[in-house]
Amino acid sequence: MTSLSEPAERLALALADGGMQRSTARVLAGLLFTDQEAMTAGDLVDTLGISSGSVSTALKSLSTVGLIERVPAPGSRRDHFRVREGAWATLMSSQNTAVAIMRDAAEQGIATAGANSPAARRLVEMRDFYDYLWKELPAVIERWREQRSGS
Amino acid sequence: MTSLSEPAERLALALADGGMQRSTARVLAGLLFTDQEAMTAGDLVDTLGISSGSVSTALKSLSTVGLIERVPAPGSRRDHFRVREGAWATLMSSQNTAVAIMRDAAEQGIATAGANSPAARRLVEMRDFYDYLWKELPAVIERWREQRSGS
DNA sequence: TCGTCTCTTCAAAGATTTTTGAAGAGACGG
DNA sequence: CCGTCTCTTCAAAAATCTTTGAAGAGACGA
Repeated sequence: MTSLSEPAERLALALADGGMQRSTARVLAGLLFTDQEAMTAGDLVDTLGISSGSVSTALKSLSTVGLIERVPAPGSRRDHFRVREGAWATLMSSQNTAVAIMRDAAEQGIATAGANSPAARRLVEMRDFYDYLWKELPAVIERWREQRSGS
Repeated sequence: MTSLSEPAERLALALADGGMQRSTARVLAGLLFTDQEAMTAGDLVDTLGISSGSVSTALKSLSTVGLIERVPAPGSRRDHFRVREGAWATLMSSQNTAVAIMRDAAEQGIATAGANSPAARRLVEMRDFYDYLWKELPAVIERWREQRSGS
């Protein structure tokens, strides 16, 4: 049983702070920092020292959000996984949902608050900000993708 | 004891999903959606139905990160609080710290990984992405501030 | 200075989330 | 089809995080 490097554990902590489950974050960090091309669930159990159940749950959730992918492994019964290209842009994009929720909450508050009330003033500022982000963030990521493929 | 509106509670949930403590999120939502100019700790206890201890902790942490401010209230012993102008931009900016942590974790991983190893390739992509965000996000917020003051 | 009102702190209780481990489903080669 | 190996699921246990409530510190007016 090997174990995760210091920077890998630190990354996992940061991801967990951002709301990702701890085991899920450690699995992602494990897949990122390994020197193998891909890892199996068993590899991860050994590396991380967690149960196979946790690894299974983590792999499923990372696959669902598109951060990792199952990789063909001819001649092996076990599934091999690796971090997908562009995973970080994907992770960032998923934040857009949060932005939309904020904007919509503000929008609905405005509908309820009396015009010119203090609440309305605050909520309009909030709505405008998140509406701005809602338009800008995808553009930021798009520029990244262009820059990356262009160079 | 009044209670928080539906959109306010939804907003609190969204903030909690993003990592903010639940009571803290509800306090912020309360301050945002109230029709008063400012609220006291007692107001919040009544509105939210939580203990004074929780309110105190929440107010302190929101003040620390710059989302709310204490407001002068002549003739009252109680402290009055309100959401600060530009709070949302502040909240967004604090995400920059998370971006830096990600970039640095990648950087350190690169230093450890063998050149041309699979790990190094993945980590360089990650480092470049977060380095890009590290530069771009402050610019996005700056453009918002300009646009807002300019109109 | 005293009395009162408000705010803060923190240990214990409570709630929630996460992990485990074992049972069983699934898949594949023989 | 059978046996084996792997993966998934889920209830119970463990760990963690949050809230409470009460004690006490602080501040202010009289």
